[in-house]
Amino acid sequence: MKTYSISDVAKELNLTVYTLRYYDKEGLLPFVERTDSGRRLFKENDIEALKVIECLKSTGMPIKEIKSFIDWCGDGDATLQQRYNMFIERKATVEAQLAELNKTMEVIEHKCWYYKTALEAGTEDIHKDDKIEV
Amino acid sequence: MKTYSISDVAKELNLTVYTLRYYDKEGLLPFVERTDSGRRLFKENDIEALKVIECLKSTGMPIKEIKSFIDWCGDGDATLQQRYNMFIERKATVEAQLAELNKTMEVIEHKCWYYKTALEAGTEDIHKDDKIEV
DNA sequence: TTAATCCTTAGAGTTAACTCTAGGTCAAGC
DNA sequence: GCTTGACCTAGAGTTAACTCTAAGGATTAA
Repeated sequence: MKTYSISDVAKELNLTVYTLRYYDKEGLLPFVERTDSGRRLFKENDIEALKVIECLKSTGMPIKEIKSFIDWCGDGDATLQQRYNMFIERKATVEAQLAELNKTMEVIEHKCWYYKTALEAGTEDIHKDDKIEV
Repeated sequence: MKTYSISDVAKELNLTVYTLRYYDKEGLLPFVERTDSGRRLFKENDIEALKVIECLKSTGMPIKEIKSFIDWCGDGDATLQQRYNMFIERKATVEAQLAELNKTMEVIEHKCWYYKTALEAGTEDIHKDDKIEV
């Protein structure tokens, strides 16, 4: 079975070796094995797990909570319900983030228009009577 | 013209008074006036400006960069191009964030399905041959 | 008029997530 | 066999964005 060094994995996932060691220190990578001399040996599956960790991180989940999930994974079928609940919760979080980001996009697009027209007019004064300005 | 105290504004925008004073200290609120005794006096327009600041913050823009924008606003029409460029850049950033968040959502939804079916089966083993697991 | 409540500043403390350094071990290439 | 570079740990340092404390002045309500 193919294995990867810590710097291989760092390159593959666009992380630093520091970050990977930090994750390990925080208990996110209990499944990563070691060589006899103590070097980390990543397997394909470990990289997939790290992708899930990165996915959870991108939802804004703090590392301590991700650790709970990783711990549950090690506990087997008894924790299936917790893990399911966690992903349902994450789904709601991401839905809220998408809604918020879409609202943000609307404001940004309004501002693009605001400055485009101001630029064409040579002055911001053309928006003097608008509702929103800065 | 109606004015607001710092705690009025904090309530309205779901921020703390600490945060508002911190923004002021960082130079984000040069337009906020003071009473004779030195208390901050927010106007309707200042609250609108703070909403734009919150919008920029929600795109991940650091406070120092938001300060540049606020400074440009104080410099008048000479900086219209910079401000326009900034919002075009922000738009691209948010588009990328939306794309990433949608990808994240796909993974989360897959995991919801993964654990829903595992839960129904009583064991994770039914996914033994899947491509992605943790 | 006096107590409670709000405001002020300066500056210290907190937190998360890295990021790096020091000092050492190990492995691969010449 | 020796050098170079990758790896290891422990622990210190960094950064952004707050968050709070202390000490004191102003405003409001009874």
